[in-house]
Amino acid sequence: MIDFKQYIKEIISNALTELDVQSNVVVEKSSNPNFGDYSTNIALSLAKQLKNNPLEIAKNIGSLLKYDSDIISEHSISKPGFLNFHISDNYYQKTVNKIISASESYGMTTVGKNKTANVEFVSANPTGPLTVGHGRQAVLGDTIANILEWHNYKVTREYYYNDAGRQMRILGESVAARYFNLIGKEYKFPDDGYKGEYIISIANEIKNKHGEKLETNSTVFRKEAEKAIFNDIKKTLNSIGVNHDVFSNEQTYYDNGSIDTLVEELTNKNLIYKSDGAVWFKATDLGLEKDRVYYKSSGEATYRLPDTAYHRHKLDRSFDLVVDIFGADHADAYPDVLAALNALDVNTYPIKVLIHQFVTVLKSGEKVKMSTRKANFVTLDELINEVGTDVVRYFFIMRSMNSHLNFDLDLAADQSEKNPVYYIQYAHARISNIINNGKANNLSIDGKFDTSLLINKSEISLIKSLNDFPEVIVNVLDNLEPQIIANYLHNIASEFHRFYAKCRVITDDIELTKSRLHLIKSAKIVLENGLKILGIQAPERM
RNA sequence: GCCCCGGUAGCUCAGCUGGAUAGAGCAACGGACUUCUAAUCCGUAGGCCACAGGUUCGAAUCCUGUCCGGGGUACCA
Repeated sequence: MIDFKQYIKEIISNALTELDVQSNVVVEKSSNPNFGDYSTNIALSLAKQLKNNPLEIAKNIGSLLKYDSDIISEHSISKPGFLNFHISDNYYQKTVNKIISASESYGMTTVGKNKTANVEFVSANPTGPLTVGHGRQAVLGDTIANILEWHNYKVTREYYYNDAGRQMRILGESVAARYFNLIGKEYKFPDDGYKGEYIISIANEIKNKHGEKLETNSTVFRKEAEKAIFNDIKKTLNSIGVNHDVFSNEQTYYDNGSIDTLVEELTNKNLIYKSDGAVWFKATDLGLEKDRVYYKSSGEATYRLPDTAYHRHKLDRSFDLVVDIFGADHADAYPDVLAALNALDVNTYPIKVLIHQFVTVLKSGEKVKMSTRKANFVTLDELINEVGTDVVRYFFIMRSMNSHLNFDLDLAADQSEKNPVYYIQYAHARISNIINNGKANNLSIDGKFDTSLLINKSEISLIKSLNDFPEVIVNVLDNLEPQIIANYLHNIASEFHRFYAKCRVITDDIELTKSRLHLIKSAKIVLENGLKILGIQAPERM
């Protein structure tokens, strides 16, 4: 099977050579089937250079084109000066064979062969249950990891959390307050403490486990809270198919001295100074807008410092690709991290930072302000219980991460039955059912079949879309925008459903039946492969 | 003030590196089940692609400015 774009580029280049013209040829898929399958604007872009009417130029190039008529059935010229190419149906039909023989590896590449990648995502501090907002990042990160794996990367899914800072201290104090409250002693609940019910249950567990003798300065509160909350987080993630390979925490980098080393080396580079009782990183010297605090006047570090040490270590682990997925609230920090590392001659080239915008949850038409501290958030668990994991995953992946996402809970529950994800899954289930019916009639899909019988418009159209899959997957690797896959699969499902309405698969015409069984089998493969990347089930029945 | 993301159909959003009549789902209206699952299909209606300039043969897409929403902005993460 050849690359049509490449092929067309070549035949045009050959024609241009005959005209003694040099130019970069761009070939793209035609948006409208009336203009063939592929088109090029070459005549338009040459108009100025050749001082000639684009239509004339297109005619000249067209008359010099030499191509294999088995591949390209015809070419045409249209309005402003486009050259259009029609791929022969016959050649397209071979795609069915190609897909079936590649099967579950159809669309895979070896781009990442012998390469390693690290994807850091979720990274919520264990101060409370995961929220709907974390859900977006969890699904996004996991899907991107899947995409990398599809291209043969060896992927590490990593979760990094801050366990040494203020947040965790307040968490400990919140639990302690609830604990002493339970045993009837005085302890002031912190002003900005965590108010969720789960804090009380943790305090209760501590009371059951440790009795009533704990001192106010005990580290048990913080540790038990972290443990309990992390258990829940992992459980939640697992329920939507997200499993991390590595959990890293900032404490490690205090303990092993790498934070001190980092500050020392930056000091040697004259990038550290003291002011107002705080320790500053001189980011302005490295071309950034503002200097940043590393150690607050309280002596506590801000999260930038351990983050930098952590990233240095991550790069030391020599991944070929390091993907960081952050929410928009973290967008400000990574330039400082990169700048500091670059200043120390660390190569930060493997790092790709993906920033996703927030999720606004709407409940009965009202915006729900999310704060773990104030405990007015909607948990990811609640959402999963409401609509199920497939819908959750699809919902979060179908939109571009650059778009602020409005998530209407009532609508999600209402629409769950007519959710687009079911539309795709239904296509798969329908196919499975037909194939099973075929088997029941002794019609297997192992034998020979005649692709040239697939001539209905809906058949050709479906095949063309199936043929795009590898290109889509490569495209997604380049720009790491998973919503493209979701949209593509929706389109495949749509093509299939239309075909289903137009053409009956199992009929008295044995040869046609065999051909169509193969066609739907190839559609099934593409749906399965695509859904697998998205981490969504491909059900046999619905 | 400055920085980042967005502003596309009533609602939620697609629209790949600028391309030829701007798309989907939901909501509305009208059709199609004695036939492989109607969780489907077909059709109708709905848009000054925030606004104003600019670049280009050609702009939702690129540039500039304005307005609106979200996030950040020297010691929260």
